[in-house]
Amino acid sequence: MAQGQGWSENTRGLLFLTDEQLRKGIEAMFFAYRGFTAGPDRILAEKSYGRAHHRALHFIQRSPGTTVNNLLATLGVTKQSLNRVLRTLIKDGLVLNEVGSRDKRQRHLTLTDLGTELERALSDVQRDRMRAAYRQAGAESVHGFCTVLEAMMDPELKGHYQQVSGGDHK
Amino acid sequence: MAQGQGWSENTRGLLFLTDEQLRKGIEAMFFAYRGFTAGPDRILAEKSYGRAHHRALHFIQRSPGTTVNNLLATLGVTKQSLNRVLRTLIKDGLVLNEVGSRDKRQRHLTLTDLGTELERALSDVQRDRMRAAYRQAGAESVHGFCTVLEAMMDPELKGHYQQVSGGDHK
DNA sequence: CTTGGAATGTCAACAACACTGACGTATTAT
DNA sequence: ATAATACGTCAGTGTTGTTGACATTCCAAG
Repeated sequence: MAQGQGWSENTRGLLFLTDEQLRKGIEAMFFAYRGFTAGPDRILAEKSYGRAHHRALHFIQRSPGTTVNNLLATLGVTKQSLNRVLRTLIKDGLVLNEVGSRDKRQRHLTLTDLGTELERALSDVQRDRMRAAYRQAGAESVHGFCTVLEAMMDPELKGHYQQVSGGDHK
Repeated sequence: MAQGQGWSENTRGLLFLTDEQLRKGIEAMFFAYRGFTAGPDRILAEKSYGRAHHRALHFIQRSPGTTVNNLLATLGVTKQSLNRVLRTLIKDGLVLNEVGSRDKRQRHLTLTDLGTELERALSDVQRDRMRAAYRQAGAESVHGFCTVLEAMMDPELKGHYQQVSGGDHK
C-alpha cells in the first residue's frame, strides 16, 4: 500500500527531489502532527488541560527531579508561560516541587502518582497510534522515520533530544 | 552518524518496540516539528502574520481556486477562525476572492503575485530544511519517513493529503 | 414561486498559550 | 558586600482556536 509515492523510484541512490515532492513531505508533517496530537488532546480537554500541560508532564516523566531551568530550555518557552502551566499542575497535585538539597535556589520537579497516571494515559494513546503507524509501515520505515526527524531538528535542540539507548551495538 | 538509535537492530523483521523506543519517537516528533516550523515562523513574525496565515497560503497554493468550505475541511478549524485569517490576507492583497461562476454562493480563492511571493519564501526555507534532512538521512530513510507519517494521519484526514504524483510507475 | 438548506461572512465573548517587561526574593558565588 | 543565578509573579498584549447567534446570497426542490 505504500507505493505510488515515487520516493524510491525517483531517488534510488541519487536522491533527486523535486519541489513538489518536498511539498508533500511538508504537508505530510502537517497532517501527521495533527493525528499525532489528536488522541492526547481529547483526554486533555476533558480535564481542562492543554498541550502545554502534556509537554510538561512528558518531560518531567522523562527526567524526574529536573529543574525549572532545564525544563525551560527543553520546552523553549518563557518562564512565565511555563509557570502558568506548572502552577496548576502543582496545585492539582500532579507535580511535586521540592527545594534542591545541593542548591536551594533550584526546584526539583517530579510526578506524583496522580501525575504519573495522567502522563501514562496521555502517552498510551500516543504510543498506540505510533505503534500502529510503525506496524503499518514496517521496520525499515521506522528507522528512516527517526533518522529524518533527527536530521530535521535544530542542532542546538538536539542536545535536549534523548537518544534511544541502543544498548545492543556497543 | 545515524547509528546508536537501536531501531533496526531491535526491530529487524520482528518489529518489537519497547515503550521507551516509542517515547523517543514521540519526542522526535515534538522536536522535529519545532525545527520544521522555526524558519517560516521567523519570516511570518516580520510581517506580523502567524502560522495560520502560512497554512492558508500553502493550501491555496496547492489547489488554486479552492472554495472556503474545502479549505475549512482541510485545515480543520472553524469558519470564524479561518475567516479572520483570510480577511487579512485578502485585505493585504495576498489572496483573491472571486464569486463562483457555476455556483455563485461559493468563493474561489487564489494567490495573487504578492501572495505567491510570500508563499514561495515561506516554503523555500521549509523545503531547504527538509532537503537537508533528507540528504543527511539518505534516500531509503526518506521513503520510510513518508510511509510512517502517512500511517500516522487520521484516516479521514488522509483524503486531504495529496499523494505524490509518482508519475514514473504507471 | 415559495421554501428550505447550503455557502459564506460577521459580531461578540471567551480560553489557551505564547510573548515582553518589570519587580521581588532567596540563595549562591565572587 | 556585591553581583549573579534561580525562581516566582503581576500586568499587558497578540495569535489562534472555540461557541453561539445572525444576515445574506443563492441553489434546488416541492
